[in-house]
Amino acid sequence: MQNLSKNQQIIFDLIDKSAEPLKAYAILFNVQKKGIKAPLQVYRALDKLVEIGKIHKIESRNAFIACQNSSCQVSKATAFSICEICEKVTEISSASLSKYLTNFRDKDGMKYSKYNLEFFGLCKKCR
Amino acid sequence: MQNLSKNQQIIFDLIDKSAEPLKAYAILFNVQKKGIKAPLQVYRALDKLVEIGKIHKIESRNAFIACQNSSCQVSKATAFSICEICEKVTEISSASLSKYLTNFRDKDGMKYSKYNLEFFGLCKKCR
DNA sequence: TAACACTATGTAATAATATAACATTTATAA
DNA sequence: TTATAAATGTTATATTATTACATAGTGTTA
Repeated sequence: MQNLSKNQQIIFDLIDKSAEPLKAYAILFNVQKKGIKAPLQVYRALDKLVEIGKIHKIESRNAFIACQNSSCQVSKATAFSICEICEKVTEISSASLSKYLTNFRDKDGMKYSKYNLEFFGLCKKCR
Repeated sequence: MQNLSKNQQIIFDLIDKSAEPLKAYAILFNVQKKGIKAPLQVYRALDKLVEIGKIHKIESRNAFIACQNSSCQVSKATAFSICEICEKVTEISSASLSKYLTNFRDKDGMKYSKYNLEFFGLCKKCR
């Protein structure tokens, strides 16, 4: 676990306290008052935060959420549930699921070093 | 199973005969000689083709491939393997995997209507 | 300390991906 | 056939992400 740089910390804090996934330009808008002016500054911090596992990208939404599991681990195995109405996203933390997927091999016996799974449905409130 | 419209057919044929996933603007470039001139024409056809399950979107790559399984089904349960070097993408067709994921319920007992899974690793050639 | 490598930052420009809005045409079905 | 839905055409614009280049900070080690 390493310390975050100034921009990384500003952007992580914003994402971490957000109730929903944040998009890059929404982040940019929010941190402009803190001196982060350009998209690239945001994307660079996001890249690093994803790399070290502090945040995850929700690929189907182009948005970022803070890791809700063991917050300092590299993200090699991620699973999320996404409500198609309210867009609430929750990180799924299921030992059996991650075990199943981590050990999954395809027909050729290929084993994977990483996966990302996104489930879609309706959350409790929206059902 | 319904017939495809003109634009849908042109774009599906292109994707179907492609060895790798195609991006929207690569598709646009390729079909301009057939009279499809604007991005929106491409995106509309792509949306429809995804909706009816003829193609899938690889979310982490913003690219589209033809369905390699039962080609006329709605895509509610998709899984892909992606080589991080050559970017080869293969649709995974595993009954046990799809059964496991289709029946997966989270801690709240929530069941999902759809999922998308992307595995990352190195393909045979690149290993 | 100086020299080096590495990481992070700042800035401008631009590329790549995707949608809004509006008008028209074609296909389908009652 | 007339109404309805689906698809098309076109322009403009919004959103997401990267290239290129210059500078500054951080940590190591000789």
